[in-house]
Amino acid sequence: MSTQLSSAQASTDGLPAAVKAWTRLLRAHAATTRILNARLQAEHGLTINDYEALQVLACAEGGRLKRVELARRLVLTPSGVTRLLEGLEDAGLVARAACQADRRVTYAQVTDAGLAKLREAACGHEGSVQALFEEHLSAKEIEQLAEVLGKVPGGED
Amino acid sequence: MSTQLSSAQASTDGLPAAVKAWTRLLRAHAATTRILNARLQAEHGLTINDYEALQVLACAEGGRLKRVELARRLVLTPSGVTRLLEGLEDAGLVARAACQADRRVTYAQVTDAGLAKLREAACGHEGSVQALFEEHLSAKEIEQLAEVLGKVPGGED
DNA sequence: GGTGTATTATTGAGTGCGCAATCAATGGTA
DNA sequence: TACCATTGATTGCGCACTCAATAATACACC
Repeated sequence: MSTQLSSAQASTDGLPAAVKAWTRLLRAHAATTRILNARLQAEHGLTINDYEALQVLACAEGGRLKRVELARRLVLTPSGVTRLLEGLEDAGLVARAACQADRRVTYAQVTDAGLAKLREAACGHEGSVQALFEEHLSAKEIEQLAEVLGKVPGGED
Repeated sequence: MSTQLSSAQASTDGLPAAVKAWTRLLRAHAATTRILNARLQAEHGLTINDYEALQVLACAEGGRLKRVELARRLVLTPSGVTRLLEGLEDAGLVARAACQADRRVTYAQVTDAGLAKLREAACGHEGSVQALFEEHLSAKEIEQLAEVLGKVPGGED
């Protein structure tokens, strides 16, 4: 095999644009989460998903959400949410709240400590995000990225 | 919503564009990987990273790469690559090859079976990817997405 | 030619999450 | 009222990955 160009050579070029977009999405996600997670973890002891959960809850009516709904918004499975909230509950950042109307559901409720933690972390974290993106992209490109990604599965909310 | 707007309300609106792009990248990645991984797993018994590793190796000179280089391209840690290749080696899709010039390195070498597996999976998988993206985005948007993501960390290769 | 530093790869321990199974509660149907 | 399908949440199990530590080799330097 000289250089593989014959048979199974999946030459990076001939690929459909969608496939190129897809692999770049994969790589970009891996690279950016690694960077941002490390910073967030080091500075505030939160994972990205911890932060995202607090953020989503803080934005919700009354600072609380059914666990199923939180799963949908974070694009996690219900069991993933249970595990994620375990940590946040142990840390006192989120609390359980019952629902009288439907006793199957338990709300996830941000606590005051959770809101405080979020406020504490938000500025630095958003700054990191902004710096990371603006280091590589123009303002227009960032807008484009946000808009296009909003149309893809997971972005509709 | 007359609620929560006071203190820690992180209103989705006022957020910098970069932050919106970032959260959408997170959600889009979660949603698309879940969908595509399930399909790839069911139809060919490969994870996304299995597939990506085979693909990257198949494109490389001689169908092989230093493990460190593979890690860089897949945006994994070296230990992640060791574990990933364990599975592929057990399945006979990748083999180890020594390097005379530097006895620290062991190449990861796609086998014929690996190339066959890749060929077998490629069409269906790329079709899935294409269908998924084209279902939500125009050709132009897909191009934009690929181009912009190429400038972000992890996409430079 | 021996010493110190950098690089490659692996291993042990631990984490985060998905899948499938399970339990509890709800609501419709007869 | 009894039944059953549906929905919300959790649990056991397993996988894929990271981090930190380790071993082996390479190379520069005097």
